[in-house]
Amino acid sequence: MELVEERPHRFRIDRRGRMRVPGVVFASRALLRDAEKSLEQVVHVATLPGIVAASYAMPDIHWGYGFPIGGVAATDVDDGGVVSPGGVGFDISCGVRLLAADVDRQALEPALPAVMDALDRAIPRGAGPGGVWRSIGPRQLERILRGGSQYAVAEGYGEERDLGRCEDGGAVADADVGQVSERARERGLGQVGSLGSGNHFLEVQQVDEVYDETAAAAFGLAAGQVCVMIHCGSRGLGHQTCTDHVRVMDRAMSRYGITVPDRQLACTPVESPEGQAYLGAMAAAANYGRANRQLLSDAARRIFRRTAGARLSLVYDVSHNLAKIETHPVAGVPRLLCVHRKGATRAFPPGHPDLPEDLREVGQPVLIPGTMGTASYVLAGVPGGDAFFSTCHGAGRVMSRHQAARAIGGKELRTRLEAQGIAVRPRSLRGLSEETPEAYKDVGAVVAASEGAGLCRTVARLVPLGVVKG
DNA sequence: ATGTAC
Repeated sequence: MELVEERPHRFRIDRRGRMRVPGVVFASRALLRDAEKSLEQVVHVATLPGIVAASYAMPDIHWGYGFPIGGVAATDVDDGGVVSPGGVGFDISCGVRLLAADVDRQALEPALPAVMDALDRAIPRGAGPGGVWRSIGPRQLERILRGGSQYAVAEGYGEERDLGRCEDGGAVADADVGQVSERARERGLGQVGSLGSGNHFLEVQQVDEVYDETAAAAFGLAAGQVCVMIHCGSRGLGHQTCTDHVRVMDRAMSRYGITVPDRQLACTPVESPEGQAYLGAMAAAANYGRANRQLLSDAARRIFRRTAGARLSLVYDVSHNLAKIETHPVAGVPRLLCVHRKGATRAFPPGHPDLPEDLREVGQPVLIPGTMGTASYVLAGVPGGDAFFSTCHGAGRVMSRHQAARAIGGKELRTRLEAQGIAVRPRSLRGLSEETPEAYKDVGAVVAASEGAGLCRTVARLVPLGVVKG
């Protein structure tokens, strides 16, 4: 793949063949080692009907279903632009939430083992069923699909203030629950308020370093402060929703005269019945993911209050797998776009009207979950707005699960992490070894490249004190 | 990511 370096951390893939727009890759050469397959996916995405500006890739790009993970693609709704479930990913509205405690590490230290033990008991996780709300009925599920975090807060699982600190105020509008299949609902019923597995986690962290005092203060963060980070998604319900709508679009595509270089890019026009059905179902699944994070936050809050006498306030909740209808200038003219962000985080700049007033001056908090046992980051949106105000979402895998499990045993890894002063509460030792830090890219390099590319600025680095894993 | 396969 020929990459033209336009400036540091920005490479261009020139148009050729059926590409409608160029590819733009924000990265360093080092981060792009072994990225050939995912760069080919960037080229595939550039052929989609209605795509505008460029097919973008973030520094944490890696191979995904059809679209690369770490990809951003916007299509023009009024010009036959398409929506594609593969551009969102299977884990619809997977994302991150950060809560800040009113204690620092030293104050928490004596209570930390008890906090970790309580979290170990209270946080449902791992593959399969289990959740904070494990025995709900179909009507309550529909309320979750419509209301997301708003519904969880209304039921007493949170504070009114939380909703202002959630992307979309805690719920994506226009959820169409009728487009969520019976099978997806069945899978979702028993998993409301659960972490899942893989790289999902709940961590107790401390602010290790602050790079931007003004932004950190606005976000309610200071050096030494204890935080809780939650990384999870929409579980089996989101997965099933993606599966269902990929199948529908795969069959419908030819009726719209659409051909794609890879079947996994199945798509139909945003304004087609299939496109609208997917967006309605996607919004519902996204709300399931939002409620999920709200319920887990509430469980963590209760434990911190009871066990450590500490209060947790929400810094922000942001998704990194979602398509949204947004207005952005294209060649200087405002256009209605369907912005797919898959493994990419929205990062509104300072002054953006959709930000809560107390964050408007500094920009949107962007939460980057690190690999277990390494650092996580808090970033902020910046003026400029490249890639439709998007930035990275985390570290990409470099080792398969199998390779990782072969590289280190779960017991050995647990001992190593505990020796580093990180309390570990895994559900399974096999799952733990699959998530060993060596299996991932260096999240610090990803964040540095994102800042170098002008997509965001680094506000703070967080390091884990305790890890709850699936 | 995912009842790690329909």
